[in-house]
Amino acid sequence: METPVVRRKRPPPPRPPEAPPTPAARLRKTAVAAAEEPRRPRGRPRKTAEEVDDGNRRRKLMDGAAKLFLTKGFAATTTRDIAAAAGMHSGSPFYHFESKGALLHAVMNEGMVMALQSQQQALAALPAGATPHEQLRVLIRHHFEILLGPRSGFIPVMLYEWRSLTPAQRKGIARVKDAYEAAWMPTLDALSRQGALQATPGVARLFLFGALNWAVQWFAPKGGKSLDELTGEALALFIREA
Amino acid sequence: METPVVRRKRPPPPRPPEAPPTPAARLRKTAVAAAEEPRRPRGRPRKTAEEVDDGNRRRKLMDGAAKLFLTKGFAATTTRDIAAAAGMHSGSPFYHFESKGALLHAVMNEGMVMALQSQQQALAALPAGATPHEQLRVLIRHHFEILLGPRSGFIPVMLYEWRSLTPAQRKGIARVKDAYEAAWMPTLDALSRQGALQATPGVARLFLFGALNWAVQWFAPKGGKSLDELTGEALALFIREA
DNA sequence: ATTTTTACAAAGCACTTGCTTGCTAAAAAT
DNA sequence: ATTTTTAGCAAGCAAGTGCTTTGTAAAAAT
Repeated sequence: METPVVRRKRPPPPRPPEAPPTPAARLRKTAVAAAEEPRRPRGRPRKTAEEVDDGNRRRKLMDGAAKLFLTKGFAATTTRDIAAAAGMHSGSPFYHFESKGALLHAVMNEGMVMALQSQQQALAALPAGATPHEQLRVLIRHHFEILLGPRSGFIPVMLYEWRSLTPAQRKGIARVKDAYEAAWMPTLDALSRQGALQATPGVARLFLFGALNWAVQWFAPKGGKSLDELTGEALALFIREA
Repeated sequence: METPVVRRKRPPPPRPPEAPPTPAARLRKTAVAAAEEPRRPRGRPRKTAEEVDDGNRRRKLMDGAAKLFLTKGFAATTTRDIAAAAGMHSGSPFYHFESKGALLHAVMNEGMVMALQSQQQALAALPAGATPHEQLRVLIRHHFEILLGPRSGFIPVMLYEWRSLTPAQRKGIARVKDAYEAAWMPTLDALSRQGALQATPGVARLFLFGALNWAVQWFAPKGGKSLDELTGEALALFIREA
């Protein structure tokens, strides 16, 4: 009788303690004695960390993860969910990211760096003699674009998953976040001096960010207001006309 | 040779399908054919669902859970954490609550009901001829008390764990939440009519709640401002003097 | 005194979780 | 042609998860 060879009992794999052959394992040894390679290897040279799989599957993982983190939360999102969203199998994301937490950090960091860049571009595009009122309009409008626009998703994750970061990760992202928020202060200071903003600028910024950020909870792009209208209402509410 | 009897193979427990003897199981059968008991029992009569362990360990579980949900998030909080916070063992919370999700719902519901009650008391304590401006001051001050005061913890959980509720749970709490928010509308409408609020009242309420709620992220009671000062700054920022 | 309920403790079960391991096939350098 | 890296699959492991089950001592009714 020819047994169909179901082979339920897997042979115990005699794990020999070799050097880690997986490229994923390389991620884990970052900056640990990474300066010793005198001989020139023959084959395909390794890419730098920045160009590894650039704009390819790694990005797809981050996009899917951001969406999942936003809707279900970081802790409630499984790495299997993330893999499935990118069309991969359960273990494959760990080739691109060292851990689930590293993926969260990458999402937040990428989002903040992009947001800071586009914010500074928006400010630079302002005419030379722009009033503080006009500066604030640009800042708010840009912030809504980041929060609610079609290219969004990364910043809202940051707002609501700060606690899921390790202290070290927090510190790194806080630097970018502080730069983003600091860019508002000259404008708010100027508005305060001319009496258009009736609160301590520091506290006003906190209230302002709270009000704007909360929009991710209620704003419905379909049928509702446009981002321009929303910007106008926020300005009218917070700022007194000159 | 006397074998040390490690007994790895556990004997399959022949689960006889009896009636559930645990009182916890009773929680699961709520309103399922609960109207048939013609004979009068002898022993201690069961308490109603409302007075079960009132103000005792059940409350301690809710307090500890609220704190944990707030600091770690719902999904990242284990039922063992909750039990330990109440000084119990791992399975004991399930005597008081049907599930972890039911505990979250209880925390939110309790918090919202209490907040709504105290809000209405605060409004009722206003003098008869109070101006809309004075009404808003009371509403904001009370809201800060709920958010940041010593008796807080329940409402912030609600703000950031809405997605962890089932749709049915959401609907129940939304009713109380809507009542809480609706109480602001007459005041905001009046302020809008007299020109002190420069935005559609509905949108103004959303911005306002966002600004106030965000304070749980940054307000530090130690050394910082008092809740009265905070209320004053919020009023100054949003409301134009008559 | 008896019965019944309360409020847990102790132990564990079935399942899920993040992550690892071993492998393969194509791509890209030499 | 050979070598090495890239990108991923297939399978699984150890730890942790929500929750269940059984037992039990005290309290409260009869």
